[in-house]
Amino acid sequence: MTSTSERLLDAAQALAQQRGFNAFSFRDLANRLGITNAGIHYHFPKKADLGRALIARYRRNVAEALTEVDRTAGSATDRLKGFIASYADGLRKERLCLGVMLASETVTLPDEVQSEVRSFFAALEDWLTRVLEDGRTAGEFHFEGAAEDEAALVLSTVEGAMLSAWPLRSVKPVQALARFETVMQRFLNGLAPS
Amino acid sequence: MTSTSERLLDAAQALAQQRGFNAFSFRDLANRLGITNAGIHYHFPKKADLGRALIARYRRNVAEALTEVDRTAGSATDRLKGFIASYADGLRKERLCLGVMLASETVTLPDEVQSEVRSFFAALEDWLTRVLEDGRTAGEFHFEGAAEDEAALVLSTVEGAMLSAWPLRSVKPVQALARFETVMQRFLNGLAPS
DNA sequence: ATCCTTACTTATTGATTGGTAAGTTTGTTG
DNA sequence: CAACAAACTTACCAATCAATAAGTAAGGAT
Repeated sequence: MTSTSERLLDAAQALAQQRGFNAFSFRDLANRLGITNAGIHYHFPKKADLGRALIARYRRNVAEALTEVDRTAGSATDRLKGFIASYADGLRKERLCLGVMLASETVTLPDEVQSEVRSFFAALEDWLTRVLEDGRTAGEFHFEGAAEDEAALVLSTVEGAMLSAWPLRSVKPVQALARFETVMQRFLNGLAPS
Repeated sequence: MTSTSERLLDAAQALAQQRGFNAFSFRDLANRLGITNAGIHYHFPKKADLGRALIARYRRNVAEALTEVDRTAGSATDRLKGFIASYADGLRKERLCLGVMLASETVTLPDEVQSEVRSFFAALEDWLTRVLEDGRTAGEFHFEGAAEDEAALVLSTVEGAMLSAWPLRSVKPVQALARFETVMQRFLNGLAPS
């Protein structure tokens, strides 16, 4: 049903989120699809092309998911919790956020991929800024200063919480998830005291 | 003066913090020292040995630096700021925290290195827990619940702040540092309102 | 029937990887 | 002076990497 390109991107995303973009080969990818590594080059001539397509699609998918959160969530608090829940989901699937992974690999990535990564984070921050502003005017959130700055803090915290749970995941998956959720709950308490 | 082993670890650490542990080769390392790649194997038979020595020494150095912070800082707030400042220093030197880098590479790392990474983070959290407890009893910090949980939040935030500034660093170094400091300042405001 | 495009495979390339074996230089010790 | 270990070098190795060239099977269009 789904095209080979799409299935390649699915497999590449899984590998990139688990091992990193530089840590999987065309062979790894080809084996998962049951084709030869040369076949990949037909769809993505260079690995940089694959990387660019990968993060571009990821950005679109995340944007879609956040729009869906906007549609279904009743409050700014729910929207923010929906955002955080998607990270927890990744952890459950043994997948690091692709943005986090590529951010750490930044130095070794092709320029075109690097700039896509930056755009991805910028998009997340824009969305978070809107949520935080909405939440503040609604009296749900309490913070001082620009919502942009608070959005940067939210993003930093959720990324950091995921990353610091990541090494724990391989040995104690349940504990890693619990840790992530404890940290985020604590953060939310500061933003929206009950 | 300094032994070759030590200089190897210095160079390896710089490479690992900039590019990642899997993204530098024995050749890269050898070239920086002006020796051949085979010469490295004399000091560190396998790359895993190098990795283990690398993070073990890093952990010792960080522990020493934190003891020095304890010695010189006047208050818990100063100690915490000293901790955060060391991350900002890394950013200035174009170096990601080694723990953060290795955390993201966890899946592809030898087991022995993985467990060292976990111990490193555990040590940081222990130190942070003490600082937070001291600060709370001194009336400097305000938070509810266990200090361990708050320490996990602090660590997550500072790691995440560094990581999210990292992709920005290659294109706008000054802005990356400013972003990091804004995020951490905002975090400190929540912990120790003035 | 022929041509062309799509979607691959087979086979191979040159570069790079971590790692090894064997030799060489240098300084120390008996 | 002889023996020896420390600290390398030279010269490899097999494996793996992304990438390329050339061929091929299948299907649609003319």
